[in-house]
Amino acid sequence: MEKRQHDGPDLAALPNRLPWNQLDEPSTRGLLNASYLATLNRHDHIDAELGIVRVGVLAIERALSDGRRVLADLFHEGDLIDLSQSKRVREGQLVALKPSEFLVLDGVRSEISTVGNASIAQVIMLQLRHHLARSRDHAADLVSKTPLEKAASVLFEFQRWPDTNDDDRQRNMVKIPIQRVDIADYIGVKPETLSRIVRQLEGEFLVKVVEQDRILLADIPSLRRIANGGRPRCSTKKA
Amino acid sequence: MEKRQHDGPDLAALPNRLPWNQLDEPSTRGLLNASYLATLNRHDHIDAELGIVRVGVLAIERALSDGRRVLADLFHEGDLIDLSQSKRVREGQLVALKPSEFLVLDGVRSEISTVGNASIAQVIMLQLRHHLARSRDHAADLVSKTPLEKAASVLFEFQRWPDTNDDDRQRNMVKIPIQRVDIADYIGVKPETLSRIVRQLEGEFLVKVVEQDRILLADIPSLRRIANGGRPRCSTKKA
DNA sequence: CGACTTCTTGAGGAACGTCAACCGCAGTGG
DNA sequence: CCACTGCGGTTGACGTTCCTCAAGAAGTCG
Repeated sequence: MEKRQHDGPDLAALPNRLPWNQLDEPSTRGLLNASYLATLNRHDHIDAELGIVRVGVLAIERALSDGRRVLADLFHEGDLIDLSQSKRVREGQLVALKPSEFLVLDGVRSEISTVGNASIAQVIMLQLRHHLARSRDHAADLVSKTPLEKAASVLFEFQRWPDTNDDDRQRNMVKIPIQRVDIADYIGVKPETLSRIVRQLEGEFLVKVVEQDRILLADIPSLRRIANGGRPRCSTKKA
Repeated sequence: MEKRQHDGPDLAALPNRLPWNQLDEPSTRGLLNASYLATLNRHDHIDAELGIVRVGVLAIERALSDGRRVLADLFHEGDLIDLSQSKRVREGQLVALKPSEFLVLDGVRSEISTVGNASIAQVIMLQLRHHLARSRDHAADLVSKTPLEKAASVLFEFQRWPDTNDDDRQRNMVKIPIQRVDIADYIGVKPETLSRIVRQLEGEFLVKVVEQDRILLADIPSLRRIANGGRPRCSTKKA
């Protein structure tokens, strides 16, 4: 892992997307002054409490004592990551799932609490609420859905990621930003099961795997229905 | 559901606990002025974006299309509930799990965004971060743990709730604040399975069910080990 | 006492995790 | 050029687990 200290204002250092490109210049400089950029490869861990994903994908990774691996949350380009209230031991570590750049903001924690910079505080508050909603959504996905339903759900989640470009999005093509094994650890199934699920979806002509990391949603209404709980376990009772 | 409008400052209306009793009087009055108190019974829904639990237990409830019920998050006395960024949770509702009082703050949303009241914004930000960490924790619990591990984990979660009084906490007694069926919907198992799990834990002398809603943690180290992933599925390979 | 709710117990089967082997591909080195 | 290796992903066989369904206990209220 390579650290690069910012010694001056470098406006290009914030992701060029909402909400970061809406900040006024003083706020931007305030953020960047006490920050540094970390360049990460897959499986690199980074010890930070606060930061912004510039490129790539990060995740909160937890290892259970028997070796099972869990991805509690995923972060894409532009996401603010805030682990400040997370007891380190229980929460796990921040890990890169692919080559990434992470802007560490640990130094500006104080700057945010002070009322001086209201626009920054507002942006951060918005991100917090957004991620809270997403995390609850994810929890709801995990609670009682079948692997098939979880898989359909995560497809729609990836569709909303910035990795899917607009052209593809219009064609209902979804860019899969992470590896199968990571998806599996994120939705709580084994890679083998996930593989079988994808084949099943293909067999029912609901999706089409164009490339390894690009999937066409062929029948969105049916997929939506499945993602929303339309494929419970089979009852033993004959219908 | 009964609504009561506050027509004047009523300092007793905020929960008498951290962080609410730390607010200065102007902030408190600012919160209360545009708020109203909702009195709820079990299964009562309430349509609100922002509020504080005064007494009781609320939850974010989502119903899957086939009738499965999911509790995505639990809230106890003193918790701030913020659903402002929840789009998909639109299908999820706030529901009371027992007779409760909920202080609805929808009216003060604007007051918080404005920088005028920094202390309120700070308190809310802290609550957001706290709940975000909890929600990720819960997600990690749900991803790949066995029902036994989930049950052990949720016991420790309830131990941290204010419902467990200090006397009991010292004796490793945990107050179970909600019904079995709600716990089951929260950790994603069937009530039948949960019942069997509890009996199993009792059989191994790890817990003792003193009353229906009070459980003694008899062997905390072992329970901690289980909650942290010490009871994976059995391998088919002979040890 | 019945009517209701909540929780428990029991039996049976589908599902998903476990393990093992295989495939395709990329990089490496002889 | 081909063997070798490593990695990510897939396929297949098998067995435990936990869901499903149904019925019984236990507690509460009229």
